[in-house]
Amino acid sequence: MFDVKLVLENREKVLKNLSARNFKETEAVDKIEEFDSKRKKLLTEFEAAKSLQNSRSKEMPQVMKNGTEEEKAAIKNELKLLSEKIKSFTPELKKVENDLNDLLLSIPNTLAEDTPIGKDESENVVVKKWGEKPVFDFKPLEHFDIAKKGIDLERGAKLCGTRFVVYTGAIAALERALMNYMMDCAVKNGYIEVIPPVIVNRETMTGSGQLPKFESDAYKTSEDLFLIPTAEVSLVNLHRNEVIQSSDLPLNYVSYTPCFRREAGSYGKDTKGIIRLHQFNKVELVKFTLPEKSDRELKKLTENAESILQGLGLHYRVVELCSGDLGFNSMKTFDIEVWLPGQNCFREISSCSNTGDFQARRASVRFKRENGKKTEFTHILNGSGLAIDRCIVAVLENYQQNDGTVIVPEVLRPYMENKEVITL
RNA sequence: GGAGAGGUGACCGAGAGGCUGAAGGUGCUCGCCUGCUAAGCGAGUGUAGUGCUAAUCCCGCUACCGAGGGUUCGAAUCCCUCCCUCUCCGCCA
Repeated sequence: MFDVKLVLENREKVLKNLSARNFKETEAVDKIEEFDSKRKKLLTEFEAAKSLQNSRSKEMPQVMKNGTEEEKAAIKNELKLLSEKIKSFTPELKKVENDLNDLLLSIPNTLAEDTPIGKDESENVVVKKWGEKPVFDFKPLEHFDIAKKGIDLERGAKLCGTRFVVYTGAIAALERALMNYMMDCAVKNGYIEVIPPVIVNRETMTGSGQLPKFESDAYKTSEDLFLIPTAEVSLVNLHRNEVIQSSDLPLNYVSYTPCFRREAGSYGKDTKGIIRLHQFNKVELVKFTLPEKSDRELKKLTENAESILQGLGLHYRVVELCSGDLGFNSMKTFDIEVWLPGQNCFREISSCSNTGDFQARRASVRFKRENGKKTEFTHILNGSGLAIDRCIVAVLENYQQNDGTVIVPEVLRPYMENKEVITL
């Protein structure tokens, strides 16, 4: 969320940022200015009237006790009129405040100073490559052909609909192994393990930035509760409306949860296999940091996510998103893309973002320095560590053998009864 | 889900229509005092908005006693709705 002052003081910069993000409704900036000055004007009048009411009200009991009949009637009448005046302000003031708030909630984050400018994903910047493409002496298959039985999309569709899956046997075991491996890595790297609710209320969804703008992307219950699209939502809101001691920062959390996404607007995209599901599992990392440390912590977070792939021996690259491809909440994002031989392309398996104080403002997550008087907003970062289902795709496609079996990466074997190979 | 009791500052806990941003205590901070420590004495100690301002320092004003409405000239105090906590019952993994 934006600070009104920031918008008004850095008008040109904000507009530049918005256009770099392909954010069209730039008139919002003018409206913010308009609503804010209207709000201040109303507020000043309202508070002046309120102040008068308060002081006159204090005199009221004295007058009622000792005053003449005339004085009594006068003060009563005066206060009655004042009260009515004050009440007449309220709806107008509320409306302006709400309108202003809605606008502020609908504008995407600013860009980091060094975020590359670009119009869409074609202008993202590859910043790192790790490992090598595996070489096959046969034509590598896609994951859904490797594990026809274990990845049961037909039954997933039967139970719920398209883009739902049932895992069975070795694939279900692989899923569990990956989850445990990732969680153990995160805990070793100093993240606190959390099991949060996967259904959350409206405030929570607003705090992390899903609402009000992206309501149609989320599954909603009849009680106005939402299924989380990522554990980021739950973790970011862990400290909503809290003031943290600076000595407790950074706070690093990791969570393994199912994630639910309606994927509205992606019909026809990735319809085969388990690349894009309405329900998938993900290990999510979230950090609360001091503002001056968040840049470094984003690097660490990204490295933590990368280390999972390194452990699995999977070839990947790191891409920095350009302004036009950046998510609503983020000021700087590194995507990790893993190599998929079956599809013959890199696919996003993690997205690590620094949201700066954007989410912290929405959720009011603040901290106090050792001897500081003022509270400040923390910086909040998030990253997948990693998307488990896509990791299954990567393991299957990279470790497939000509005989239809798949080699189990060494780091996963302790989690899979020390099996070296799975037969599907 | 049913019955009852509650939700007040960092914490404990008063207040039951105007004198309460909130007694008292604890904690914390800064002074004083004291062989050291403890005790004691004094002062301070929330957040947000807004006005003034070079200022995120002062100072003024406004709001905030779980949340949102209502009654009233005036609400922490009365009424309504919701949320949460505790006790008992029911149900259940």
